[in-house]
Amino acid sequence: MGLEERRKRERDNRRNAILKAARKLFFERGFKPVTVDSIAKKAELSKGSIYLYFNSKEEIYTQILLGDIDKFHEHFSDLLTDSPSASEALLRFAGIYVDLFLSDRELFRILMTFMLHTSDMNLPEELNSHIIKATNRNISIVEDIFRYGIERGEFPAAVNLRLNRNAIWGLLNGIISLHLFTGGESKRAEVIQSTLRLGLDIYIRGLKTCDRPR
Amino acid sequence: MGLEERRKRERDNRRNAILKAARKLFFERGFKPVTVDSIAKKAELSKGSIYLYFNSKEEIYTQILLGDIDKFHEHFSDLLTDSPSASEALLRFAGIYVDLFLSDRELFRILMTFMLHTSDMNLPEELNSHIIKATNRNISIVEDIFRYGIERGEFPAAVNLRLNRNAIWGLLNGIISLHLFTGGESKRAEVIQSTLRLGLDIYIRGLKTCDRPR
DNA sequence: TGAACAGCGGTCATTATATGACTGCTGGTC
DNA sequence: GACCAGCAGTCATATAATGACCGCTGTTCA
Repeated sequence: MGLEERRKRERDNRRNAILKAARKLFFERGFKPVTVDSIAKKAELSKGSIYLYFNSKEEIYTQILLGDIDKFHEHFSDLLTDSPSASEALLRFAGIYVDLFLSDRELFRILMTFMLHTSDMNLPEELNSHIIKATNRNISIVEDIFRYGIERGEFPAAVNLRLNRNAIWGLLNGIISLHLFTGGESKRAEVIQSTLRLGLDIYIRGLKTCDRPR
Repeated sequence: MGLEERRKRERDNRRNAILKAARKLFFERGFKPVTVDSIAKKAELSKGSIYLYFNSKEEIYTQILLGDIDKFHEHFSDLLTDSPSASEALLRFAGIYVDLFLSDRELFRILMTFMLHTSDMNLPEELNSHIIKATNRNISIVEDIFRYGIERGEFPAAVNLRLNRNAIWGLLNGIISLHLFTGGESKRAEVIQSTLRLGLDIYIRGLKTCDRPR
């Protein structure tokens, strides 16, 4: 404890207050409708002060995203060691993935939107690559599952890790997007889950019967 | 919650941090040996900032005192209604008074010192009168006890409230001072308590036999 | 179709707050 | 009584916060 520490602490606190306020607003209303003034008001600061801590509205948004992506990753840390097979791991992964997004409603929309608009919101390169890296870390969980499957002879050795990883990732997000967009609220969770289960079952069955690279 | 509120909150917090730090130091070392720099360091502020919140070292000291005096008063709120007689109330008052000071060692010394040196430490008039008033509120508890005694016929109607109040207050502080100054630590509490009990018993007996104003 | 305007992100001159080197006083030492 | 150490309190400088303002963009309406 000392003078310098106190000042750092207070800077951090203020920064966090901004993130917390912004998070709430972004999750309530999305990106565009949230004004910097409204963030400032909720954080009990002036707009000018916001810009002492962040360079742009996009950067705030992105920082929030980064935190969420990291938190996201934690949910899957024990997945491989806990699952009896790669197929099972994949199904579990999908289950958790969907639950996560259904419990934190806006998160999915936000992450997807970011994927779709990264290049628009010209962020500092540093930050941009950080996000990409964090996202890749999550995507690569799927790759790990496939690798695990190959190692234990569950999937053919010829399976292309990257391609299949991307396919599954796309499958997941595509199905979720579709059902968030269409279908009613009431049975959404079950519908998505069962759709995914079906899709994955088939995909896995297909994979197992591969004999040449794909 | 809003911007103005937040700023007030933060100002209050900082002010309290100073008081808290100063209190600890004053109670550890007394008044003189505590430098403003040491308060600043403990409060994780610069010396200059201290003077943004207080006008002098004395004022800090005094503010702490004010808080303590107020807290002090709370201990006696139910005294009269809980006691079967004025004599008993007086004895209880003395008992609590002594216990309080023995449990919070430096407080007594500090309060006494203040009484002795108020005029030296030229405080803002406002503050000074506030302290006097707070102190009087405590002293007047004794007066209340006497008044109660007269009302229920326990003491003669002719008893002079103010004079006797001051006498008792002096008796209390004098005896405590004496024993803090001389006598050993070990049996101090009992010695003080029994001395006071004796003194008060005699005083009360004397009072009851009065028949002309005194 | 283009003039007027509203609403926003971002800027910056002004204001508020914090800092610590400095000053002058005081009490102690030799 | 000359020196000095140590302190309360000051103030020029540095840091942080503020909100009026600017320019751009998308919308309304004659």
